[in-house]
Amino acid sequence: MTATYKDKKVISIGIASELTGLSERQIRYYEERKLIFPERSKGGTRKYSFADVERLVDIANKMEDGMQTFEIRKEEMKKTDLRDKMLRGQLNAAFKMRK
Amino acid sequence: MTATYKDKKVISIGIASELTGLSERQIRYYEERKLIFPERSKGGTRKYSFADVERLVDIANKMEDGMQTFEIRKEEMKKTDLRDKMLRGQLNAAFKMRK
DNA sequence: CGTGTAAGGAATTCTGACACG
DNA sequence: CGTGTAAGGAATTCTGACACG
Repeated sequence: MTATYKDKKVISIGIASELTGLSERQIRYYEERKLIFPERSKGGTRKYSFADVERLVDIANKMEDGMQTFEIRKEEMKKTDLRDKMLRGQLNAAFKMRK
Repeated sequence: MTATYKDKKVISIGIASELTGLSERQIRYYEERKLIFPERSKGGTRKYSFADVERLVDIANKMEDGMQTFEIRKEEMKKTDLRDKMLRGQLNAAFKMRK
């Protein structure tokens, strides 16, 4: 829950490339396809977190399995969607109890 | 014990500067005075870990307290020295038991 | 679709030095 | 001693485009 080192966006694309084994081109492309969301410095350079790096490795594995970028994105949307529904359910239940 | 994100040298000096509030000049100077030991990329750019960043904050505090760089280094040497002695003691005890 | 690459430019970092105190 | 700064150069990163398939 507490944002630790894992979520701090401090890694440049060159380092991210080294850590993941992906080319910078690939990493930028996955961003273009909305799979990864680095922050930017004032100057415009990308900054990733360790969580992002893990996500990139995950993406790389799925790509190797022949999955396409839009499928990976859909998979992510499904998860977010599920979380939303569950949260809404929780809120709803809490509401009813209040009455 | 297990090297986690905290010890990976992945942070450039600009980011380290932002995280610590120290100037790049100060950070490089503390390295010159053997207080901090970043890694280098092939091209020669410095790379710090989160542990390094914490260490820098620690150094900054001590500097604010009026401590000088050589005092901070000595303090560090004392700790290392103590650890060495304790380790040697442990080994020695183990040796005796073996006999 | 996913990725490599050459191109030109901008942001980032490096070192050694001078300055102040 | 500790830090700021201007200087010149090198490493890093950025974008948009062409290529291949």
